[in-house]
Amino acid sequence: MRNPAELTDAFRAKGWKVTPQRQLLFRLLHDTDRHPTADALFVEASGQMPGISLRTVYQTLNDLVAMDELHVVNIGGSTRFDPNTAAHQHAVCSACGTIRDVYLSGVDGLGVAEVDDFHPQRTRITVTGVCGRCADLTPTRRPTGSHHKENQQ
Amino acid sequence: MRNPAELTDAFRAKGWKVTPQRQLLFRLLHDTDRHPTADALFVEASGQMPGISLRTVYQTLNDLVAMDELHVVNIGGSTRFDPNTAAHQHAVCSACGTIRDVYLSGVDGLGVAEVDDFHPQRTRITVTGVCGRCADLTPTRRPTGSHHKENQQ
DNA sequence: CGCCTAATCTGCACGAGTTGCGAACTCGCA
DNA sequence: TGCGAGTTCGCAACTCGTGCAGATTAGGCG
Repeated sequence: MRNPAELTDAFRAKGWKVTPQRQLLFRLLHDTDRHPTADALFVEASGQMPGISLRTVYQTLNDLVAMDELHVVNIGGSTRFDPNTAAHQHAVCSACGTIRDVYLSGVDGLGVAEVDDFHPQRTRITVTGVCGRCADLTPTRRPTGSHHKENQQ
Repeated sequence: MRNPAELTDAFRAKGWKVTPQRQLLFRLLHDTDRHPTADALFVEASGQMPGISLRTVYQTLNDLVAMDELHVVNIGGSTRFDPNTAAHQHAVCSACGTIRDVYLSGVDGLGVAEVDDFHPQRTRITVTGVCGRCADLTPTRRPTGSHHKENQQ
């Protein structure tokens, strides 16, 4: 997504107001490389602005998604929001739930345009696996059980 | 997923019982190339077995997922279940919500194994776009508004 | 063939995540 | 500075999925 100043302009250009709540969320989202849930963002925002409503967080996230400044990530559980709108893919750790942005090679080689009777717009690629940290916790065996709770990132 | 007879054996082999409810769901799932939600399956099952519980549908679906006979598909909204366990990808129509199985070329060319400090297990690829039917309904313009409700498949 | 028990089914209540609504508030143009 | 459309907030409501407990049943055994 664009930086807070640009988003401010973009909102005003649409006749939308730029409130302190929105500005805070612009900043929080712009400064992260994670993929927070609405609730995680709400907790973070509450630290800087006690009294902000979870409802407002949802509202603003939905606005940003509608403006295509934010992408949604569905990997089960709550919806996650991705401020990185550049072409990239996701590596999801099945042990700890962390999502990492990755840039795979060979994406252009996919025969997406050749799908019969379909007009592709966007291709999403998610690699599920085990991140280095979780692999270290369970040497030589696949980490079936979740060693730390399913959360984070 | 395997056929109903094979699933029956697999369930018995694990000491699990094969009830009429499960057999019905085995059949419904085996005979579809769609990606039903639990509720859609419940409606379909209710037609043939009035009184079957939605709870039972969820239960059985979860069992099948645990046995890796069924894969879950998260595209927002309710969880969808995919009986096709062969390697394939999904084409999702953003207008009508239909999911179609597709077999893209070039998947092996993705640099999945090269992701730093990560042990990949499975790669999921979803192509979002507009299916032929929806494209026909909105000639020459991209179908922003949903012309028929977001549902199906 | 009927018994017995663990497995299963069902209905309901509950919990998490998300949205609808309306009253109070406020950004920002005039 | 004043006004009004746009926002925020809090709560109720809604959806999806699961926990629970009592009733039911598959299927091994005698």
